Amino acid sequence: MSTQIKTRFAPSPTGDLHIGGLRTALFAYLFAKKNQGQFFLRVEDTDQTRYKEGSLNSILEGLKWAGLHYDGDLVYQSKRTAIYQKYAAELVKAGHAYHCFCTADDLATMRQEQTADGNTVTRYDRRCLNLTPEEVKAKLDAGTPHVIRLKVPSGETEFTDLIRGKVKINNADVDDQILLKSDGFPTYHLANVIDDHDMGISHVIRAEEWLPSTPKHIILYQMFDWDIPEFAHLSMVLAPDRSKLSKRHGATSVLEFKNLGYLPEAVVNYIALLGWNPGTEQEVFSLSELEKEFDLAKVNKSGAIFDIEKLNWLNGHYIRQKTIQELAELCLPYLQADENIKIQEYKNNYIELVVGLEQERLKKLSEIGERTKYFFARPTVDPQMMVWKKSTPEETQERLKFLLEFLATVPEENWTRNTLQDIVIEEIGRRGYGNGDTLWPMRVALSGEEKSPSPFEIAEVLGKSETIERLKMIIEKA
RNA sequence: GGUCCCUUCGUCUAACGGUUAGGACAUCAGGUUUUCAUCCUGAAAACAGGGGUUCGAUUCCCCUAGGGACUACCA
Repeated sequence: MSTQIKTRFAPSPTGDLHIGGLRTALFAYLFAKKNQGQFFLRVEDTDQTRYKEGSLNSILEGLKWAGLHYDGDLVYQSKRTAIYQKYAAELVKAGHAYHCFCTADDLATMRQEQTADGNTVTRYDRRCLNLTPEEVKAKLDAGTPHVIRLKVPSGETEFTDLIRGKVKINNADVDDQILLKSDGFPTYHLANVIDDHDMGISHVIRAEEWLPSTPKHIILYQMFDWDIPEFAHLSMVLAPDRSKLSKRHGATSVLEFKNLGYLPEAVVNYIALLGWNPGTEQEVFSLSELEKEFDLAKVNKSGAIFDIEKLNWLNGHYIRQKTIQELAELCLPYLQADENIKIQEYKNNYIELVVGLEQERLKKLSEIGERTKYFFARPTVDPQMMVWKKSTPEETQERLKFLLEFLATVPEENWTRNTLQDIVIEEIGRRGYGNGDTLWPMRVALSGEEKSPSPFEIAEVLGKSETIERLKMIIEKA
């Protein structure tokens, strides 16, 4: 019998979709796709107090942006409370769980007493397990606030994690976990097991933080007499100092990366490589290639540091793969957002030419405005900067005058980067000038920048009249 | 503190007991070039430490050290 592979991503709506969360989702998604399975999305919103407005939207948008489409309908745990309560009652009836009437204060003093003698292990002492059925009934009838706790059996729990191998935990180290809170909502542990079972999840792929509580889940599966899914616990994504990746290390939210001008291809490719190794020397993978190549067995056990440099490299790579039209479209929002650029005054065709000049330089789309501003407004040019390192101000003036005169004679039909380059360099040679002492000033005069595309590329995009005009202004000013 | 997990260049990683320990990013040096970038070539850079097992350990076992997760009526 072969069962279909089903995985899920189960975030709680308590904040933006984090880069680590996206990686968890990606691996669950890839594993499903690789095995012709299904990938589901479930919202773990059982804690109303931690709900954060907008976070669900961030999660959905982030996944969509990355191209991780989920199958079926979105499952909300908050809409399934009655189901959890039913199952919890079943467990109580079967003697696998029990009512606990301890208050937060009770638990606090209990823990205090437990640690008073230097012992540092706190565990629920099962005092409510000693209540007689009559006492329990009386308290329930009186409406005493209560929770339902898992009665962890003795023995040990062993399972084989698909990434880490055999993990064995002594049940004595497992606390009698609260399954149903006094507000009637389930805790993660109960809801998670019930939902994974109901959804037919075959492989639970989740973050490392769940590894220690997996025995609780396995115990629950056993108590319900349900098939136990496979587990795979992913290591964490770390900051450069090996601490938990957080705000102070820069962008962490997926949509933040989007806004910074990272392409989804690059982010997906990069985080796939964080912990997973393809087994070949290939580094660049599209999502569909990943869907074919992904292998859980080749996921690393140790935490991986998030290295923005390699992401930048991949992002630059993917930017260079785009057609000019695609890139211009991607850059447009950044140009529109730039208050110094009145982008609506320019034609698409011009924007494409401008963007095209930066294609091989761009690491992030967000750099486009700063890099191309001189195409949208005449630059202020530092006369010092115009002087080539092996040249002089006088020579520079002379070269600029030459360029002005010479370029004015170039017919419009020859005004292309290649032709301009050919004829200008030829003329430079004929006159015994140097390329550097002529072309450097030309480039700086047109761009105002120390670094930029070549003067011929700039001249072509600017057009003949604007090029001539800029040169003229520079010369007159000197 | 307890339980569990982890440990190869700065970073991500390869190596199914025998390799000059490989690749990529970053770094550095060259080449191309008017600058930057792209591209090409090259260099430097790692088996956490200690015990075993073995003819032989990066690889298997144990210990130590270091890092991490968990230890909530949060997920």
